[in-house]
Amino acid sequence: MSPEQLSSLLVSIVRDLVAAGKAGTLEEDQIPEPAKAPVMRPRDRAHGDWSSNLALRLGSRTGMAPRQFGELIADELKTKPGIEAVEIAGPGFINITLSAAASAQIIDDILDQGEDFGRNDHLSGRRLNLEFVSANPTGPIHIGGARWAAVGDSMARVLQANGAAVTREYYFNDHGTQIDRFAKSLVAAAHDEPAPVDGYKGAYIGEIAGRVIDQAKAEGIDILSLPRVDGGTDQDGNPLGEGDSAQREAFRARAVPMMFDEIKKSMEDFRVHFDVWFHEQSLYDDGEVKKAIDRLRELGKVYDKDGAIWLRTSDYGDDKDRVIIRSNGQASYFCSDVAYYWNKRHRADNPADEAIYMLGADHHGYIGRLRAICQAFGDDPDTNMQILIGQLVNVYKDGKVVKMSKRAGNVVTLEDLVDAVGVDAARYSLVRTSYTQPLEIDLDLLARHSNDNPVYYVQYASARGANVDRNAAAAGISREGADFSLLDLPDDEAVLALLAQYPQVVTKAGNLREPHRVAHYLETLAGAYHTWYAKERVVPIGEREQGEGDDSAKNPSPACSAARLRLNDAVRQIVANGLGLLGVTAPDRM
RNA sequence: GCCUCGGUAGCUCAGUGGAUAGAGCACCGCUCUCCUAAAGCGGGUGUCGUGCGUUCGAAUCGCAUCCGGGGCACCA
Repeated sequence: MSPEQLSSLLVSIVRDLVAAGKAGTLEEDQIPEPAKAPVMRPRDRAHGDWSSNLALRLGSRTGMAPRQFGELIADELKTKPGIEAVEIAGPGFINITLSAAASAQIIDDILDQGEDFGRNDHLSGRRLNLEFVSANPTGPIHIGGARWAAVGDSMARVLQANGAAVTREYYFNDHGTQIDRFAKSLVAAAHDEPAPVDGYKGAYIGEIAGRVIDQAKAEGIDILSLPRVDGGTDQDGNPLGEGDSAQREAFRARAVPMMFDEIKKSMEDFRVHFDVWFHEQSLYDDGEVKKAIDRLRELGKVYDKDGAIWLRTSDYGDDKDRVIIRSNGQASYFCSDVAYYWNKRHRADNPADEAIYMLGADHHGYIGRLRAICQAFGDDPDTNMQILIGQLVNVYKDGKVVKMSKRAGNVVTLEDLVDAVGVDAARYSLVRTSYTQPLEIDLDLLARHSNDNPVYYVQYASARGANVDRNAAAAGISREGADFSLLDLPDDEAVLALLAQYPQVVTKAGNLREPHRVAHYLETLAGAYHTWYAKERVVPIGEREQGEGDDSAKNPSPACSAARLRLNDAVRQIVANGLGLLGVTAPDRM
């Protein structure tokens, strides 16, 4: 019996008590839904297998003492199958002990549902647009971006496990001055000139410039001989505006797609799949900006002042109104945000019910503005938008913080991290802590290929489980005739209780948007499994120790071996399901 | 100044109303003729930053306060 089933049972008992007039002044509409009356695993095993605070919460509503009301519930609960004991403890906890067979029922549930076990449908029908990473295409993905890649992808997996339809989206800022600076920096590097003020200085700039030159040369174009003076035409003969030069445009036109490809490859190699690679420039090319501004004008949310167009964000708690179109006629960055939000909500193929933004702490000042955009369009910022702010990654080397800046060129890249520890360990270490917490990464530790990373502890549970399976097969252990009532040792119960909690973990991780909860759960489960493995055997130890007598832990009967083998199967399934939500593999061997 | 996220064991961190606050690392021991020792077992640590409040019950919720990170452009 699972904690969810116990919750339902308790709530139905309370309903019956109310219907029978035995619950004092408690009204039917005061009874919580089963999902809102969770059954907890007590820390202290003396308090039973599961515990409910229902009587404590409802006691005062009945007009009787919580303990007295609890006794009424307990008397009913005791009559149900699979319930071995019920006690009222402390101020009114209902402590429940299940029979071993009822606890072990979870094994069949897990094995029947396989990789679907733990999935639920409480977000079904909900279309979520999850935007993450969205690093500028002006260089490689650095370690901060790597964190959002790992967390965002796991977030998507967790939300899908809760039934949501998730679109994973990457936003390329390919329209504006960052790209201009990038192109200028490439030209400067190509001519061995110092990087421009506000330009990018990393060694990778020279490397990219070299690739651009080579690519052009392969097409018979000597890119360095193109005019560097402003104006003129680009390599396709289109006229250039003031402030642009043919050579810079040529570098931009070749380097930016290179960066797109590089970023896409980094993400795919990191097992992070994006459904949509969205280009900021397309908002302008496809008229989305105009549509959004027209709509806001209809709604009376924009106005003209000082030659610029402003959005009335101060109507919604922003400190002041924000410029959308500058007085020089150019769109502000904020303008793109406005049009992009509108696009996400109203695109023809897959409009989102909710736009989720994963932003770094350095962007948190946008929260007010983004919510204002949402409200200006008449949407509800609490249901149509969610902004998740993650703290930054601090990289340590030689005991000191490495200050990272793409422009200064001292970045630690996603590739560096993956090269050092591999995709599994990299993803796991980035996703196992809450993203609301700054993350400290010690490069010296990673360089040592250390096994300290808990990912190996969890993965080893998977490999160990597979090995038990192989050995059982070799020993001819059958899964038939399993007697789950023989799973009655303390370590059996500990593992079974954890298995039963997996659905709660998935639900909570989804509701709170906190995938790291899955990692911590897995570490706990792996710990219980390793202990179980050390104490109990699936394959009997053999004749040698027969003399020691009736040691069922080391020398199980066939019915017990079969039951333990199925428990082992169930653990492997849950470890695989959980690691799957984190995008980490569950190996058969290590 | 305003906004925002943090403050839990020596270190890195879990724990968003439950019972005696947990894990890993680090440190000291022990356990492979016994399904893989990437493991298990034992050994000890806390003013949950501080104060007040809410209630049967607070690390968790509210208020105040101290400390730290980050942010406050017609830049992106």
